[in-house]
Amino acid sequence: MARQISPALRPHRVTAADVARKAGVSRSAVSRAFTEGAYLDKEKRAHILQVAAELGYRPNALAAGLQGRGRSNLVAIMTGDLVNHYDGEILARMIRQLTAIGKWPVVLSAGGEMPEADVTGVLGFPLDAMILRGGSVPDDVVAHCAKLKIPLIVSGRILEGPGIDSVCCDNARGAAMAVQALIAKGRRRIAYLGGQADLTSDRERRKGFLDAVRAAGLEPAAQVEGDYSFDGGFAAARALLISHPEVDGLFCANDAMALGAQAVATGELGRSVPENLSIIGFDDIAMARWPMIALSTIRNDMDMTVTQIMRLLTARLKDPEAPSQTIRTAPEFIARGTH
Amino acid sequence: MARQISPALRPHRVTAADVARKAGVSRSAVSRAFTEGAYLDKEKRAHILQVAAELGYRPNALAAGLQGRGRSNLVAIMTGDLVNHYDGEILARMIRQLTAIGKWPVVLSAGGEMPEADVTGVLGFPLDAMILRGGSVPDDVVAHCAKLKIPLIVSGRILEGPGIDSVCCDNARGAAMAVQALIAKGRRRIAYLGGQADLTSDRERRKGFLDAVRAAGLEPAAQVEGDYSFDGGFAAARALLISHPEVDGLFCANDAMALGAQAVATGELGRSVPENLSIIGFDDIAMARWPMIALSTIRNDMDMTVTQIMRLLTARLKDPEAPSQTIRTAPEFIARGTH
DNA sequence: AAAAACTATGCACACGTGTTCATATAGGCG
DNA sequence: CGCCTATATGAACACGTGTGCATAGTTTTT
Repeated sequence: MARQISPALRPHRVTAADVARKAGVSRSAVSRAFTEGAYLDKEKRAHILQVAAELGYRPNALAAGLQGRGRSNLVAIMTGDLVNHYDGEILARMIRQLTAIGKWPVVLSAGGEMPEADVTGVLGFPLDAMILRGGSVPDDVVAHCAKLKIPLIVSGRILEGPGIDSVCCDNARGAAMAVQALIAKGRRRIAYLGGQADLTSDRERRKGFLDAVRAAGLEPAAQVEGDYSFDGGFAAARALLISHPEVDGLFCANDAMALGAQAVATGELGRSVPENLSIIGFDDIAMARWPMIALSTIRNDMDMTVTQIMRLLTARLKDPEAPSQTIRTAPEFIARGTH
Repeated sequence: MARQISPALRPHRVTAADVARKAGVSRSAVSRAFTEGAYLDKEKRAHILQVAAELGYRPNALAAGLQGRGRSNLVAIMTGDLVNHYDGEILARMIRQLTAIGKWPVVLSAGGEMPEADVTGVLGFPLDAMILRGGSVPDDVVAHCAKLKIPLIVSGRILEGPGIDSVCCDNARGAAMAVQALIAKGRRRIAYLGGQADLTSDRERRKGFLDAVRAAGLEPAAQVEGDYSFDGGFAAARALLISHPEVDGLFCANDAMALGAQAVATGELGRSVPENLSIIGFDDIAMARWPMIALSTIRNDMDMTVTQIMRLLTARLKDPEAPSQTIRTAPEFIARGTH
């Protein structure tokens, strides 16, 4: 009559006590059997592990994360829209690297219509860290992380603050590389097709573009704001090339927009690339090297970026009080067929 | 002298007891303040919530999930390679839907070289459910879920068993639609470019292809096995079109391979699409409708699929003992420019 | 007015683990 | 033998929460 509360509904996940009972040992011994380097008789450990396997037992990660050194092994990743291929490809790499070191990624998408209250709810978990990938970072998330002392790794922009580390491409230099490549091809009427103007990445790439153009003794032929998507690039490039038909070189702030620009230019507008118009993108997504696409672009190295993110993450976990670090990764010009 | 164990290292996340102390109430009251519909004086609740906000308190989800009705609000998603755009786009939708109902997605990638031990480790968490998206499903994961009574939602293939629900496109019918569209265009030498032959999706699409071809009184001109990737489709189509140059219609088991096939056919092999060769894909990824691509394909409706996954998930959580369900979603032929 | 129903609140327990503490046993060395 | 150290092991505690239970106060019904 002790525990009558619906024993059927509660599946009763196998617990360490169950294993201890069946193996004829104390519960402590079971816990030690799963703890590397704990004092425990060799044969006893083997026996316990075998019984555990039979029963299908594994330590409850919730209970384990609740106490001890406060390590839940959960890492939240807030990423942009995955239809943006760059974010998707980099996310895949992060997931792989995180699971490899025993961390479990809780993935949230910041893009689209997502009420802020929902997304901060993940902070109910005592996260080991949070990774902000991509442009728009909700301010309240940053504030909450600071208050809860949750380490923050930011990629795609630079963020200042204690316990915050950043890794970001040298956007200005990448943009300058693109401008120089266009000029080397004889282009003189060069335009900029940007992303959302409130994003750091767009601001830096725009500034790098302008500085490089003027350093060459030219003036930018035009500037337009897009939204980093194929459709947005399509529409913005259409408007730009109609109002400024003299443009002969187009630097796009990411590859998706570059592809949209190429589509509308070679299609509806009857331009030919690269004879008539040079296009250079940014990021070097997997698609850019497909033969039918062959997009000239600035590589924003994904492997390098993820490697640096992981390096910053492990360092931060080892010493939460260490000073903040900011890493700038080097861009690289990839010459293909559109410039 | 009571708790001298490095108070600096332990950040001491704000706890309900802290809030209770500062607000001058019992700890139970704090817990009730965050519990909808619990008996608690209205003003008292408001006061507690304000103090909690000042201190930056939020209930620890680990402790909450540990007891009570065993709901951790964690849902694991095992997905294929995200470079496969279909998986990426559907993942984005699932993340959005899950967070909307208060579930947190732990995302794992089954593709690539991932030691199995690592990936089953997520079962250490008492997951509310696990979603298997895409083809290859590690057998041991299924076995562990069954033993731990973790509900399983499978998409992209059908899986039988108690507590397992499936949602999958009617692959055979989709393949038949493609064949009929090719025949309607006058194609008679039709070939199949498949995915990995051990995947259910490939087997069903292949069978649907063969049945439809033979129902039309024809014989398949060729069959090749690819790997559902652009590069794989590129290589396989190259070999196929060289050894069988008479092929005039090509049905590809997914869009990525169709694009690879189109690239090699119109490029290196000098074929023209669709004049000389018709190509039809499967899935209808976002890229397929880009003007420069305009891929004719069989739509494997993503919104419908995710809607059904969520429906099955919520139903299963409501009644874990309910009989298994299997949903077949309807394919749809999308006529564009490659057939 | 009595009974019944509802609201409010604190105490204590349970969730399942890792780990400290105390104690016991075995082994090496003078 | 006596001492010290290394190994082995169980009891007890702490992690932070939700909730059942008991009690007390308040309103509604009979």
